[in-house]
Amino acid sequence: MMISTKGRYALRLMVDLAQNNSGENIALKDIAKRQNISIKYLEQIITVITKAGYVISTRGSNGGYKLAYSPDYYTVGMILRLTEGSLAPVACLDGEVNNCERKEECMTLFVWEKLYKSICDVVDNITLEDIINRNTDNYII
Amino acid sequence: MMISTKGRYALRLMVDLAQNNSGENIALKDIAKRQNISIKYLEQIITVITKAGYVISTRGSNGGYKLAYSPDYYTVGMILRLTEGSLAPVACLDGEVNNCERKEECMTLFVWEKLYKSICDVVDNITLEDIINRNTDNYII
DNA sequence: TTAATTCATATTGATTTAATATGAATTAAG
DNA sequence: CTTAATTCATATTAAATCAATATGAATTAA
Repeated sequence: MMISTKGRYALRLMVDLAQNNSGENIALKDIAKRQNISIKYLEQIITVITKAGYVISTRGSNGGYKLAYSPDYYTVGMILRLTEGSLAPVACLDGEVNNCERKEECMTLFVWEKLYKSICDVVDNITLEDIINRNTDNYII
Repeated sequence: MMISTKGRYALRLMVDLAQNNSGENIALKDIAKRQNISIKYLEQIITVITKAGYVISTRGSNGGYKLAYSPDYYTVGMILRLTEGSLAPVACLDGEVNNCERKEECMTLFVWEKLYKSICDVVDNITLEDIINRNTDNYII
């Protein structure tokens, strides 16, 4: 599979926060319970999200998390890139990591570029708000 | 990465066969040399492709492979599905493998469905012929 | 008979995945 | 001032997957 549990769980986590976006702290324990995901695994995932500034964390009793911005700020792409790393379908496409020598002569590169573009077109055009509003028409098929 | 070397090599292998589609047998050794891929790894890959009937193999001296159909018959999707297995971005989407109980209530499922559809739209609309003709305009962006 | 090829199966080392484990630091409430 | 509830930090692990490599049998043209 292309998207691992990390990315899938991260998205569900963020959707859960968006759905409970009252301004109050949401304990990870509650999210874990609602989403039926291991809390310890969620802790790992939300650490990255917190460090990116996407959520605000409060420690101690009555602590928890809340969104740093409104749900329409976050695209699926932002969340997936953060947790999955690059969304490029092949390593050839993220230049920093891999600098393929065959790039110039490669007959298949444009296929991957087109695929990459189409992936980005989807994930960068769906926001958390679209998801909680079940808005499936935001992107023209 | 979403597409492994197996899928990438398979596509290059098939493109190579399409480019050398003279009716003569092409030895895997030569493809390996041209594409700079381990021949032993290519053997594994082409076994699957041969069994699917996509190429015709001839054993023995002067043996080799050739396309079973003309280059416009093969889509990128056909080749990738064969070698990569499903192209679904998340396991939730191939029903046989995974039958998620949360399907009904899952807020994020439509995101993956949309992504899947967009992936298929790309790979199912590029043929080997498009690739060897460097036809990048076959699919409307 | 030989050399060149495909076909078949097993093995391997490295990496990634999907967690689990342990415990420290922080804070509100009583 | 203590306790309970939380986040934060780091390490470990078992299983799976990836990307090959290894060994050798079967086939066939010359």
